[in-house]
Amino acid sequence: MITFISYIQQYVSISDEIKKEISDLILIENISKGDILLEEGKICKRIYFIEKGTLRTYFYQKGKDITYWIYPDNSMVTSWHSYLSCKPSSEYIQATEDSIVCSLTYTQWQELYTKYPILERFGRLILEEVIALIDDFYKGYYFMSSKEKYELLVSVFPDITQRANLGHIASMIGISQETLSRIRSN
Amino acid sequence: MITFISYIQQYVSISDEIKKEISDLILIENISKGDILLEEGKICKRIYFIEKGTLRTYFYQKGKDITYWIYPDNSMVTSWHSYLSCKPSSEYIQATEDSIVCSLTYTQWQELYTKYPILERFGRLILEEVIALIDDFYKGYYFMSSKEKYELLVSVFPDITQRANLGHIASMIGISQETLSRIRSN
DNA sequence: TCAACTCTTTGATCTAAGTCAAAAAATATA
DNA sequence: TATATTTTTTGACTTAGATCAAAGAGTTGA
Repeated sequence: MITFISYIQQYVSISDEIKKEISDLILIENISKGDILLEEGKICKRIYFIEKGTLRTYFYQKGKDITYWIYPDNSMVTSWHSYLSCKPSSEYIQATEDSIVCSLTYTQWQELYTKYPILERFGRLILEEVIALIDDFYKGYYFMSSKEKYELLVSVFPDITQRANLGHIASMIGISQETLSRIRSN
Repeated sequence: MITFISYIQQYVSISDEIKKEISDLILIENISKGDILLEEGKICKRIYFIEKGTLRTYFYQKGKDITYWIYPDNSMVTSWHSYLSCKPSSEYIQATEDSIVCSLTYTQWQELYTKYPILERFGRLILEEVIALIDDFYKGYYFMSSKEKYELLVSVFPDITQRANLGHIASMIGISQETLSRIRSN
């Protein structure tokens, strides 16, 4: 299990003073499978680091539960639009396994960025990584068959099948669960 | 027309020293409609700010020209995955109108970030904006009809129809140009 | 260990949107 | 102004994948 402090150190090297300050501010939560960290309509004030477990973001569209993305341990999760704009979220964040998550608020981060420019660099690097991943993943996505989309997902996220159920995976790549079931049994 | 310096100042306030340094480093190019700024297979070393005109990113998939996104003036463009990882790009960047673009290289930005933390903040803010936009735009995209996708695009990019042709717009939202033509004439 | 759920598979049918092809309109070129 | 080239529209046909429905597996908990 990687702690949030050591995760930061994979990107930038930070002083003991910074480590202490982050440790003092950080909120560590043990949550159970099914627990909701963020509800639709609420402002997402926090960005979460998953030390253990899995989270998913999802929303309701035309009455259906649609998984937006699934996040394994050792990754950061928030409702980006809500977190960055301080507007109500249109999505939920839920634990899909018993999990341990660490978080800081948007406000705390702004203060840390100003006080320690090295953390601003960490922030930039994390965002760069997210964008590079999105940019790469979705290239040509529209014109792939359902099978190609599924194979792409499995290639970037090999243990997805152990961590999420059929319905979640299907909606995450934009296909019906019946189609995904047929792809698997091909 | 907004210059790149004044664009930066919309996000952070910068000293005359920084302005001078950026002005000295910046490459300003006048390019014609159809000109290619980046080719597939080349490493994208620059990030472009469009002072005037329009650029599009595109790639070939199964022999077809697919527009990834279209960028109007006053926005920043790069092939994110290639630029950030220094790996060959899988896409092209092309001017779709006569344009004026300013750019700095990845290496120049790294030096500027280290020398002036305020620019690192600018970098972070730009990336946050990109992510918030992507996050908001694509929510529920998979389960929209072609008409809904087109209406969403027009709502965030009202003058798209004046700046790009039918085929570019259709592939940008993942539909065939015949379908888009039918939507318009509904 | 047997109900009561929940999740996954399978089959039959339907439909939105893709493909192919050709005409029409718009734009550029000479 | 006629001609070539590109872009858009329209029509006929096809198809991948959605939807609906029901059966089968797998889990959970009293």
